[in-house]
Amino acid sequence: MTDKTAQVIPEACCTLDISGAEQERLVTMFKAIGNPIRFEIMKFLVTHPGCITADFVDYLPIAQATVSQHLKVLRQAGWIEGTIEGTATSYCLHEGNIAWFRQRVNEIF
Amino acid sequence: MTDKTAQVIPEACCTLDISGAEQERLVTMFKAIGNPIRFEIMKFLVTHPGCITADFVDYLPIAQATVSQHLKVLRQAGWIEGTIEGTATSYCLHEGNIAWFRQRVNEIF
DNA sequence: TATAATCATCGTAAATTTACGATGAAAGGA
DNA sequence: TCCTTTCATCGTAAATTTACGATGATTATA
Repeated sequence: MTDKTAQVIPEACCTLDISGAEQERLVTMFKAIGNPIRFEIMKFLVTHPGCITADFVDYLPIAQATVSQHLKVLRQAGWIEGTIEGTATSYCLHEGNIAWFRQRVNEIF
Repeated sequence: MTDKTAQVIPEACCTLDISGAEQERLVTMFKAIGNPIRFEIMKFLVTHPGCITADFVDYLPIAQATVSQHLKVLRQAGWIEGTIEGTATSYCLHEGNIAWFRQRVNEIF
């Protein structure tokens, strides 16, 4: 009689070198960019480096408070960096983190 | 007197070749994988190709109904494919879509 | 045919995300 | 100094996501 409780999971064909805090960081980046508005912000920033919050507000169909909230999510996920310039905040891509992200995606998939 | 309403958005430094349905598809893929459980499912599938729903249920700390729901999200986003085999459903990565995803990420960022 | 195994879907509760107006802080200009 | 611009944060309402048990469909097995 075969033991029905003995699971036979297909054996691992390889290992995957990501876990813990690094994995969390990657998932956070995926989640942050997995929103239509935030993806649009990233697109705009790629083509308009150095623009300020007000530029996004003019460009996007949502309120200033909401834009600010989305920028915060992208900042905390490590996609972008903000620099205070007078009363404005100028944004640019966080090239280091983005390079890391690209590298991880290419490694894993 | 300068016109305060004339916005001076930093000029576009380049163009970005993604929009419309293709962009939606990409954002959907980002969103799907931007969840800790679903990322874990993808990791497990990379190292255990061809495993079935029950394998994920054994591996993950969540109920079968929830696993099934997450698998559906990944399927609809195009990350994975399911094949019915008897009473089981065997899953594997959707290599074509993943290759497309990787290519787009490398192009855009 | 009856029973067991596997899985998707339904309905729903709880948690999280998204969006907004209001507010106040900080810096520049009149 | 007073006013304006710019922006982040707070509180909150609405929408969406996540998780679960229950159920039923399908296939294999005794």
